[in-house]
Amino acid sequence: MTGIGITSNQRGRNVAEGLATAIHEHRLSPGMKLNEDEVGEIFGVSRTIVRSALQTLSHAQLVVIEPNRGAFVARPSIREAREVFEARALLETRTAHSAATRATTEDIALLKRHIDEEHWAFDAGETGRALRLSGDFHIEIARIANQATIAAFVRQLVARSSLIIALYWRRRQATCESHAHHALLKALEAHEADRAKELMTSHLVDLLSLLDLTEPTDAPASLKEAFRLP
Amino acid sequence: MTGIGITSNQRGRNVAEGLATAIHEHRLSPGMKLNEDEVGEIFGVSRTIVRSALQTLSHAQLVVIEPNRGAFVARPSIREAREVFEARALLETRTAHSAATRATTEDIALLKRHIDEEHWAFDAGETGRALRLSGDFHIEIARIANQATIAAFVRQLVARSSLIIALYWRRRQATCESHAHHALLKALEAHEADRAKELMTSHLVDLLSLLDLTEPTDAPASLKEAFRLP
DNA sequence: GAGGCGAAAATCGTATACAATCTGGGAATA
DNA sequence: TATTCCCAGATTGTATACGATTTTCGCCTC
Repeated sequence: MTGIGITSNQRGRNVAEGLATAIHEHRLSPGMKLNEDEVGEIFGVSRTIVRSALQTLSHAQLVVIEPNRGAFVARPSIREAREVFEARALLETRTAHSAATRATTEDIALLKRHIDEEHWAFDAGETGRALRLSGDFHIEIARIANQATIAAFVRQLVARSSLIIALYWRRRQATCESHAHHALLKALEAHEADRAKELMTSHLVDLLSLLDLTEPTDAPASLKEAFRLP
Repeated sequence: MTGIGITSNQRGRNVAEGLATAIHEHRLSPGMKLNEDEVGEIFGVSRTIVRSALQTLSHAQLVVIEPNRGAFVARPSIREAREVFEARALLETRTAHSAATRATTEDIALLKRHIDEEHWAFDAGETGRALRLSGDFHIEIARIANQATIAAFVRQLVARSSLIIALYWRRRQATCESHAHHALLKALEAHEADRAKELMTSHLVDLLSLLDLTEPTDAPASLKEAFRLP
């Protein structure tokens, strides 16, 4: 469920989702060049489709397209990083509040499974997948809140957060994530809307505070190895 | 300043802006078919560019692309209408608050000119242009708030509001707009952040309450006459 | 060895050709 | 007359060709 905006173009959408998932799982790093021919070869489509996918990703701000130079995985600035988390705090306090009042037992069960899966992935050392799942947890809450418009924004912000984390996350303590998520789940389950709201705020503030917002240094790896091709 | 997301594609961007402005000014109505060849002929570009522009607009949710059927100006549902205004209330209370604390005298002067222009357009019977300008007022406030991320969302929501108004606005009393804007301006000028916040909220609630949220009936007109071609 | 120059290679931007799909209307049938 | 079927025309989906621009890299000069 690596949600990207609506593309009629089914094949383009597939390529966009493939690239987006790779970004979420940190197999593609910020700044990496996305060569049109190369991407086309990997997904078995022509450049027409690739361009459509890259345009989609650029609208989601996961990719930056430089005229006549090509597409690159975005490298959010420090400023952008703060803004994204501020916007998330604004939107997700709302989704958390609303989700707490609306969550059904099925919703809660789903979220529980989600957290478990996140835990397994983390314990199995699949940090990329764990990271993506932890983002999906937030997206799931937005979905439960039943506000498609806000949910779409949250999806985009979560996706961008993944890039921000790739760039600025230096300490290694990913466990705190799932503790916060667990607390949030409890509040949702008990329909304690105000508590959910506050837990969400502090969770996001926490995340931001754990970032090392100084100039990043980065050496983009190769595109092909992100998709395990020779 | 009919802002649309970043397309590297300069020509595609121009077409997207042209179409978006036409939508904002209600020259293109919800549901209207946007034939690729026809749009291409109007703007003097090939279908490649048109498709890129349509994709851009579909990401902004101004256009809906139905696979193998083509692109249509979006027809937001009643549900969507409420959601858009709710999201606007959430985001724009923030931008209003922030803008009130940050607005410089130049910002205020700019906003004043904006309101004046809106008035002139309205008095001159150019309701389309007046409508677009009144949306731009909100976008300008978001810009002053100096939060690019939130501002981008507001831009998108304002654009969608224009479609919602086209579909659901039936009573004719567009003057209230500029009164509310004037009051808002005063609060911004006096740096009364909380007051600006509340004025913005009530302004948006007002707007929503003036809509006739019942099933719309609409007969899309022709594409060419929107651009005054024979 | 550093720096500048220029041609070749790589890559992107756009138009266009052709295939796939949809649409509308008329003929055949009940 | 109403309904179904089918085909021609229109329209979108995708690949590819070609021009424009950028990048690379060998070569020359200092």
